[in-house]
Amino acid sequence: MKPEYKKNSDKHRRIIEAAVKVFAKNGFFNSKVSEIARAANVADGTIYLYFQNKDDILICLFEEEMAKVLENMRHALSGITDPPKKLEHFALAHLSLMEQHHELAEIIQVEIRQSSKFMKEYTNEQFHQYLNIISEIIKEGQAQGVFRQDILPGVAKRAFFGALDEMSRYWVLSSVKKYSITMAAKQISDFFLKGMLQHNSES
Amino acid sequence: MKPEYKKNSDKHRRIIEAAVKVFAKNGFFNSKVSEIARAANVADGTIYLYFQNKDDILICLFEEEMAKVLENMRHALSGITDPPKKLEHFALAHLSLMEQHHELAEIIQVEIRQSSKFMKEYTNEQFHQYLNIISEIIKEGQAQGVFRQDILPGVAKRAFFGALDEMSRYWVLSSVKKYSITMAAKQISDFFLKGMLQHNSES
Amino acid sequence: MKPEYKKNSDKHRRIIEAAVKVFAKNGFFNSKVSEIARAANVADGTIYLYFQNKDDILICLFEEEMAKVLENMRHALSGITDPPKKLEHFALAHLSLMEQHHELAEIIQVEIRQSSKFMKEYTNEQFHQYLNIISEIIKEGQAQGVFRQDILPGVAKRAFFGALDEMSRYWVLSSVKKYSITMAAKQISDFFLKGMLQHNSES
Amino acid sequence: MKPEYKKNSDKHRRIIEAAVKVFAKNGFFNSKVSEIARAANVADGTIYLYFQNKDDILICLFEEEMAKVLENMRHALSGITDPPKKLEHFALAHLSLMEQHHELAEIIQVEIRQSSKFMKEYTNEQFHQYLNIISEIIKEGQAQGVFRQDILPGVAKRAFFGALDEMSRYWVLSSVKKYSITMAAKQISDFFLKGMLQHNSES
DNA sequence: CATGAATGAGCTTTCATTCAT
DNA sequence: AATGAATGAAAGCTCATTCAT
Repeated sequence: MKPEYKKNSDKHRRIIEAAVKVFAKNGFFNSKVSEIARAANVADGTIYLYFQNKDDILICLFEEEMAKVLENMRHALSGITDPPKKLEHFALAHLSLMEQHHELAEIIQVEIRQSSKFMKEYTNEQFHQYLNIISEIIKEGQAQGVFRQDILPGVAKRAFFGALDEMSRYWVLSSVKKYSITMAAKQISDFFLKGMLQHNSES
Repeated sequence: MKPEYKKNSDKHRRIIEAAVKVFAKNGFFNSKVSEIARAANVADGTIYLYFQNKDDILICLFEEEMAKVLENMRHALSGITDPPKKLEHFALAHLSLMEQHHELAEIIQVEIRQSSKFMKEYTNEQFHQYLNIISEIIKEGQAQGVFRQDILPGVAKRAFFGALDEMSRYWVLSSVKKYSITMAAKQISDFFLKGMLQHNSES
Repeated sequence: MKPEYKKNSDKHRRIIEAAVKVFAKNGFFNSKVSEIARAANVADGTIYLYFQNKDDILICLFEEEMAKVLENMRHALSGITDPPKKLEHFALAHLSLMEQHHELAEIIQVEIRQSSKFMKEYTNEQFHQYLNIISEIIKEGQAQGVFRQDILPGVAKRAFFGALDEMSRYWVLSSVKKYSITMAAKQISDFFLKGMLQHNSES
Repeated sequence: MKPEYKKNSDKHRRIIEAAVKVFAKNGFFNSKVSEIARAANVADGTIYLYFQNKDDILICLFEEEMAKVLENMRHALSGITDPPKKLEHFALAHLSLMEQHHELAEIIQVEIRQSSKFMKEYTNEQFHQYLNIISEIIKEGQAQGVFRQDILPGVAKRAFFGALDEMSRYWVLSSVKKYSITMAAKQISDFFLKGMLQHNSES
């Protein structure tokens, strides 16, 4: 069994951070392990003291970064009790995060969903939990009677996440921001809360 | 200049179809040209009579298949005039298509957005037009006064497509279908039309 | 009535002529058979009706062109009886020919001597005869008593040819002609006739 | 930027030496990198730690070996002051070297002048210097009044080198030595010094 | 723990040659 | 005779991974 070394080691951290940059720039398959090593200021062989192989770098990267994203989101929503407000805040927090950490965003957008290795064989627990924050909000709202009972939380969570995700992909890939983060977040949460039909907007 | 041969050649078709299967199974980077050749029942070298290189196979594949998807969608919506109905039909048609052509769906989901080659450098005209079908519906609805005027069609088209896309990714990757296509399509278009709030039409 | 022009000799010649151009431009190994075919305005497959393979094109090219060179040289020397004058004329004729047919010159310079295929296994009869024109002149001169008896014609023919050959290589490769053909020919034949020492012609 | 490693590394040397053998045997284009690797007792990939590509092997080989040849020749002529004697010694030293290092000779004969890569695009500094040893001798002789003033050193250097080169090609390619090195060297330098005319040999 | 030179399997692509038309 | 689409072997080069130091 591999010694596994200390995850909190300086080198481990540096390699992950280097990998985020390198994968975001070139994509997973076009990135060379030696390039990550150089960016992390370690020897090629050192990578293999901390990670099993190249795939493992991506998996660890994803899990560790997603854990942060998850924690970040939970913290961002912690003070809010109203489910619709929560949803609105989720949208804002998600898009803000994707904007701030655009390299990570690009990897999540592009690399993670890329290979059957990572989305089929590899069960994506962190991502699952992230999506479930949304469905929990919806269930909560249904319990409180503010959301319609016929909504399937399992469908809604994906639809809502997908809407945000596609919007941030647009930002990640186009680099020109036609719409502000706050406006986009407001629009998207509005779609899901009030819909787009005219009479819905009457107050 | 490469002779380009006849695009309607039997071989061109066979190679594209083989590539759809092979790319869907292994992903672009894990697919070998020789594997596509074998699947297409042609020699390795024959591939290069019809395509410039491996990348070119993916680009052609995407353009040709997207053209079909686009045409298919336009045809599916041709009889419908009511914008909300159109949106509902778009959802259904999109999810149905993704289900029927799950290999193509997987490639669109996973490969196309994967590489800088295909989403950054390569301007994705067909995909753009596909998204614009949605924004056109919304603009039409706004003109008719059925959709709220404050909706940004450029945001809404992405949000709506993203919602559908994430849903179909779930199907593509999980293979277990918890929800029916029709139900999911209905739910998603409902979110966007009526929102999720309980008493939307009430003030 | 059929045109009845010699089809095969026409094509054969066109292919040889095309090959001269193509080999001179790219070198033998960097030349593609299809490029020769295109230059000769025939189909790829047609080449193989007239030549066994790519090597055979070079061999035939060399033999046919060398036959012409040989004939040309014999004709150029036909009117001259004085061996020293013959040598001088050989130099001039050789360099003139190389200048006029620089593509052929380049092939002789560069390709022919290039592969063991062509200079080891392949006995180069035409080239041999060409060299022997020189040794015959020398023997003739020795018989007439104008050339020193201690000269080995077998060494002298190579030395003389090599001197001319290196000079024409310089022209073939540099394209800037610092010295005129006639001056170079005069100098080189002078070296071999009178030597370079100061008072050679004094007795 | 490639690390370039230490040129004095054992491997660099071994690869060059292996390449000399392999290129001499098969010619550059018919030699496989893997064959060189095998001959050098290194892995295929190791070649690319020391050389950029196959072409680079030939270029480095030529530069390093020519540097040695150059040094060798300068050393051989160092003790001699009389220009005619120098020329005679040049001939002897050149032919001796070509005989001793016949594999290198074969490459210089055959490969170097073969490709536009090496004689057109690639300026051949070492070779130039080698030729200029000859022209320097001639200029020296002219300054001392022992060589005729009308001799163009730029023509003479090529003529003299060409004469020697053609002679050594004969040896390299034929493997049967009809004439001894010393006799050939003496003959060739005699041609250039005293010429071939009868009265020239009178002293 | 760290290194980085060495490895070699494996890939894309080319192109001389063939053969059905 | 002529064609040129198809073939498939072959080779240069890359790069994840290892292991002696």
